[in-house]
Amino acid sequence: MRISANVSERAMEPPDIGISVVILALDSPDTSGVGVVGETNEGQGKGKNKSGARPTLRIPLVRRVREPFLGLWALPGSPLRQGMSLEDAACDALRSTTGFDPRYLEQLYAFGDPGRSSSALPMVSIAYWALIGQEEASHVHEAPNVRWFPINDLPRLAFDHDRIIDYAMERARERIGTSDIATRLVGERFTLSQLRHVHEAVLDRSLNPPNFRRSILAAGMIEPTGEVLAQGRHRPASLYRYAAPGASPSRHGKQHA
Amino acid sequence: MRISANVSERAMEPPDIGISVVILALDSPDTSGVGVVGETNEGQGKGKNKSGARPTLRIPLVRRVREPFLGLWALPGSPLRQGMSLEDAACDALRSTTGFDPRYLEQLYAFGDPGRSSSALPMVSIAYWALIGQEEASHVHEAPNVRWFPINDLPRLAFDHDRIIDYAMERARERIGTSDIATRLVGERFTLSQLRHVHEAVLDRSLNPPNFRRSILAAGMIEPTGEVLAQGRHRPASLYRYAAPGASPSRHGKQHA
DNA sequence: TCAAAAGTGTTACGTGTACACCCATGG
DNA sequence: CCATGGGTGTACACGTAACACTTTTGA
Repeated sequence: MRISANVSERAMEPPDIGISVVILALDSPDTSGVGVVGETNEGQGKGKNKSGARPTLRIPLVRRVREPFLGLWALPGSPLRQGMSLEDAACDALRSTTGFDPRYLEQLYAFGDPGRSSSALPMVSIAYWALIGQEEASHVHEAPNVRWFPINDLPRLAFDHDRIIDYAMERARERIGTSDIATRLVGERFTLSQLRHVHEAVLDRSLNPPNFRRSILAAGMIEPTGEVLAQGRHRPASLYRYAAPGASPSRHGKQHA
Repeated sequence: MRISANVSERAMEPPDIGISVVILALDSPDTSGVGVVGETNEGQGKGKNKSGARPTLRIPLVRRVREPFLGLWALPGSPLRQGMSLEDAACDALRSTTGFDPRYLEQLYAFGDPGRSSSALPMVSIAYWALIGQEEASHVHEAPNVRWFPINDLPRLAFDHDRIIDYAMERARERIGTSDIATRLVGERFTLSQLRHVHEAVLDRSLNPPNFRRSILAAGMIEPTGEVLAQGRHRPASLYRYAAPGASPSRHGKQHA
């Protein structure tokens, strides 16, 4: 907050400042079935890991076309210009990389060690993380020098971007228990299984289906649409939607009778 | 992370960037052993509020000597110059305001809305919060244009610094359950009552003494020194110290026998 | 009729909280 | 002796995890 500095004399240039964004989206294993990128169908252990159709998280990276770290992959970014808010710059980077607007956007951390980039150029980078909806994500056509990678199989990254991604995943795991970020990743309507698969993808562990059902319904953030979705040779699942906060009529215990 | 920007052409000046620090310290009611200050024993409801000598948190503010917000109080700050890490700049601001080094320092958030300062100068401010030990804090002699305020009785603040302080307190309340920040505020050796008073000051509520004792000891972060401290006409209290992580011999359940 | 996922019910367990009670000390 | 805070024991509420069990569908 610069208590005493003369702006007119720029004897000491301030460091350059930019935005980096960790963008997360689900790959779409079953929606609109067709053009799913990377159909390796890894693992498929039948009983233990009962993630029958657990989607995986993917993240878009940009190949660097100049030094430093030429040729390596980096987080999408944008310089910060006057008159832009930090969120504006993060959205810019997101749109120019993916073509979409974020369903969720939150600041992560400001990275500023002078030695973090191998070159000498001083740089402060303010990192954000963002979520893209599944519908949008299913329509990505990869631009040159942009590629979507599964979160568990990343290439070598420029700068300290691997650290930033780790931090973003940590934050996502913190948030998914109390926020509605899972509903930002799936579509507007979803079964509890689909929602659970999202939680499992973020947490990278299996969840007990009955307990997940109870806890997620008790949170009161979602409500049934009345529709059902038949997905296989088993009982069809009810569809749910995100319930706008404060507008849920079916709460438990607050209404007097 | 500025993917494509020509540093040599500075057609668009990047915004100015600075550091703000929320510095917290305990006022020292009883250190230097003898005369326990503030023996008012307020309330003295026998069982209810037994916060006999709860210390209060204090924060140093700097009076602004120029526009905008001339005359109001603001967080200590520092511009960020080349070659400095963000932590360096935060420490600089802390030292130049208080004369001490921090016992704890953590980044809070980067504030960057262009309209947040009432003037038009664009500014990104990276906020930190820091803790000062009780011994150091007891030796402060207030510098001109610097004053320590109790956290619950702050003056009108410049910029959005009230928001930043709220955010710092929120973060402190999050951390005090899992981190050792309470031991950074008190001296090297302390009784469980003193440590509990710190927790109560941060959380702004009373804690049950027996339960606090059990939970804090179960966490394994502190260990008894073997000494006791007589503080009044009652049973003396054991003194404890911070236990270096991994070096605590008296854990429960991990050693085989 | 059978496999598989949807959905319900119940129990076990750890954690936090409240509170009764004993201990040690100075006045 | 007694008020006061240090320190121990214990019971209860509550949220989470685990798992047995029923329901509903397609093959």
